[in-house]
Amino acid sequence: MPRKRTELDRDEKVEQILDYAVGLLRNGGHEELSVNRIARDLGLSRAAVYWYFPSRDELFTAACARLFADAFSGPPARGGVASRIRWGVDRFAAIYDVYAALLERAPTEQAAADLLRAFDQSLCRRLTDLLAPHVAADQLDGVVETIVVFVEGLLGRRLPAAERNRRLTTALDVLVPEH
Amino acid sequence: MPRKRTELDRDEKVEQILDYAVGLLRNGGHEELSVNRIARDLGLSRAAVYWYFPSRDELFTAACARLFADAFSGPPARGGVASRIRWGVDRFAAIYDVYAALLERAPTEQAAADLLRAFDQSLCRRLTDLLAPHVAADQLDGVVETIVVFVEGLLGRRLPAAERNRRLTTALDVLVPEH
DNA sequence: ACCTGAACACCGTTCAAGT
DNA sequence: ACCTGAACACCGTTCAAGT
Repeated sequence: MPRKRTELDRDEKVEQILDYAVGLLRNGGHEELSVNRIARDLGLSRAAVYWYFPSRDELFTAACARLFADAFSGPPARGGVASRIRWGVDRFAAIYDVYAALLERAPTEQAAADLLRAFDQSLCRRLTDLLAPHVAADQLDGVVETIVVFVEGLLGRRLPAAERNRRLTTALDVLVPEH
Repeated sequence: MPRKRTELDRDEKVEQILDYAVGLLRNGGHEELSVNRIARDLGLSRAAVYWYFPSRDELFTAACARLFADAFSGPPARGGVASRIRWGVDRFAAIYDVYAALLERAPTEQAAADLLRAFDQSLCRRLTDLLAPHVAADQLDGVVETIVVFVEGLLGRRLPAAERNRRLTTALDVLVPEH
């Protein structure tokens, strides 16, 4: 089947570009993800990349989806509520710079907005399950929403992990008094 | 006094460049602040700008200082605690994109970090004065810190003003119960 | 269908040379 | 002291031309 064969080749090439893009994202963030750089390192002409991705922004968004999916994989932390939340925050911190770059693009790029929405919902769901036994039912949604937004603000500061955890603890003491 | 005259001329030129840079920042944010653009529009060669500012980043930080100082000028809002906080958040929202760009540079640029620190302290001081009558003294610092960080997270979402205010209200209900 | 080479319109920064 | 012109090393994107 020659048609199938071609599609497979194409998928492999897309895969190769995407994988390399994720690597660049992990190292140097959004700035380092350059079409020229990918083409050079992969032995293509710059224009060839545009055969597989219509723009740098769409390639960036696709690479973000991969990165985010990987970020929260692995076994979640054990222990109390606070230490489980800290685990999630640490994972989030590792990808925050890329997340912030995506936030910046979301107003003008639908795919970016969709990915962020899905990511946010996934965070809220996990946190809701975690906090349900410790927060009054009529306050649960508000507390979850507030914590997630607070954590994003906290990560924006790019503080050292110790100071970040101090502030997180302070906030959790106020928001979830009996945990 | 020829020496004085020269310094004045220099200050005027610095002023002119800075003013124009702030204008670019107000319109298109960090992306639009380009050395080439400034040189072209002001009738200079690109290299001439570097006689007054050592790099694009330092020019950006200097322009940010101007922008932030202007942002919270004017009479503060009247009314209850919630509506005064909303006023501040709306002002903050107007400069948030620039603020986020500065946050990104703070880890590698001292001047940016200093400006952000001063800005943050000013916000915390104002909010502390506002909340002192409504929050227990031993919780005041924690609540103020949490609200400021929450607001930064909220602005990062770049939501429409109505949705932003909804979420702010939800958070304030949790954080400042009897306001 | 897939890819190249060249072009276009941009960047920030440096530096020898001019006044 | 102040400024220019040219150069360097980058960007993202488009497109006619090749296979």
